[in-house]
Amino acid sequence: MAQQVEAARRVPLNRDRVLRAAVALADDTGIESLSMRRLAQELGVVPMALYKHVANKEQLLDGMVDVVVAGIDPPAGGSDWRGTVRQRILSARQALLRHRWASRVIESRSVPTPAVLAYLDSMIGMFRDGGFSVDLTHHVMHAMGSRLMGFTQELFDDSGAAGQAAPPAGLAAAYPRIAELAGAAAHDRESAVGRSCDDQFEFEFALDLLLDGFDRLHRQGWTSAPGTR
Amino acid sequence: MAQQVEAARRVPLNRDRVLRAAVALADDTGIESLSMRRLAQELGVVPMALYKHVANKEQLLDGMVDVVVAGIDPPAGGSDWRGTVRQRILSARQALLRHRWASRVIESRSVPTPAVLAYLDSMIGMFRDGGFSVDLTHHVMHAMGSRLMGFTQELFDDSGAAGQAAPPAGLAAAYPRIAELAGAAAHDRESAVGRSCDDQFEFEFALDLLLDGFDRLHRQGWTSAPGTR
DNA sequence: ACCTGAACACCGTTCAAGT
DNA sequence: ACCTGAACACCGTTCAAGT
Repeated sequence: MAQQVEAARRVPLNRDRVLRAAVALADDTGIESLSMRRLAQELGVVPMALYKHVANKEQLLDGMVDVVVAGIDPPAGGSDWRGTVRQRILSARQALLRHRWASRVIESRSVPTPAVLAYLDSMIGMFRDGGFSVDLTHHVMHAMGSRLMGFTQELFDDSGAAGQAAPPAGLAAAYPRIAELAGAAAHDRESAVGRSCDDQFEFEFALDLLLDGFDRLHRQGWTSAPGTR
Repeated sequence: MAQQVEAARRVPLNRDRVLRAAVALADDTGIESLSMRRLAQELGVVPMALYKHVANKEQLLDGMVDVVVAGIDPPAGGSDWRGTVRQRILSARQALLRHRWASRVIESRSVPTPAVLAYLDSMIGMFRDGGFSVDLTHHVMHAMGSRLMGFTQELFDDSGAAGQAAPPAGLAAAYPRIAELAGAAAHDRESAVGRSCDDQFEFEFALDLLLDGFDRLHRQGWTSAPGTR
């Protein structure tokens, strides 16, 4: 480790090394403790040296987003739109899971980065190549980016110690419906240690539900019928 | 305004006034410029005075989330699950739109606040009362909280000056599919000034697609079939 | 010309000294 | 007992002084 730092000090700094170090630091210690000063220290460099390679912290975050998005697998040139889209989305999910801070940072950016635009562009292409109209593709893209509730995500992921499934008694009394769900979810899981929901399953459940909907609308020749809006 | 501050100074501080002022400040100046010190100043109070009412900034943010969630309309005791859910989700969307920082703050919280839990609990209740199994309800809740792509949201919302629709020429060349979509979206809009997408329409499009899917699964008596996973 | 230490204008929070 | 100023350990970034 100290050896690594030594080696790092010899290599001249460049934008790429700065970004990779920032991503690694955010992965290890959380995005909220990523500071220009700590990052510089990690690189064995004076804080001001970073400003040679990124204009400011905002641009550093933009660059970090691009590093993450670059980690998404390229589109597999499959035949059917559905399989291609599905595989790409699942790959993007993997990339975002590797960097838990990423989705929040992406959301905080005011303008999308080039890598994000390229990703969206290629995703649009998959639907268009599958015969989707511009109109339907447009709404489909919005649907995939929207979240109907601002929460839920990791609700039952009690990431505490060796997880026994039972929720605290107080909680069960105050929120009986949640307790019922959490209890059931914990029950029908064989290896109910640690986390009680299979997040991958939940994600694919939502994904397939939407893809089903897209497919149906596409086959019906759906239009948003501009006149009526 | 100065008058308001004067009046505020007379009234003794309490948790509720602190939270409301914090929400207003975040609404006005953005969440990233909300600091304990600025908030104290806004309230005509020394920074340390705030710590009588919130343990720290994290707890302040929790409290702010609860204020926002409290602004969601109570469930309308309608007959059908679909209408009730739909209306509640749309009301929640309105609450989150009134406070643009809210969804990001909610996402950053490590444990959900009581108000969020109560909201989720009541939402679960709507599906259960509509005859949904615990199993299906569980997955439905996850589906409503998930986002398939980490972005898209306000992509084409060029919040620049009096919006002419044409995207920058460079962008069109680099991301032709995006340009195509953006152009089409701008075209079929009568009042194409300012924003080119009707966000409310997009949201309801995604919402109805998912509700359709839920309805279908429910009617089919869908189960997650634990044995096969 | 490049690099960098000190400085500026901020943070959240602790703590001891004042009333 | 309550309140609060000063202080501590941080920030991001500017800028002038050093090489």
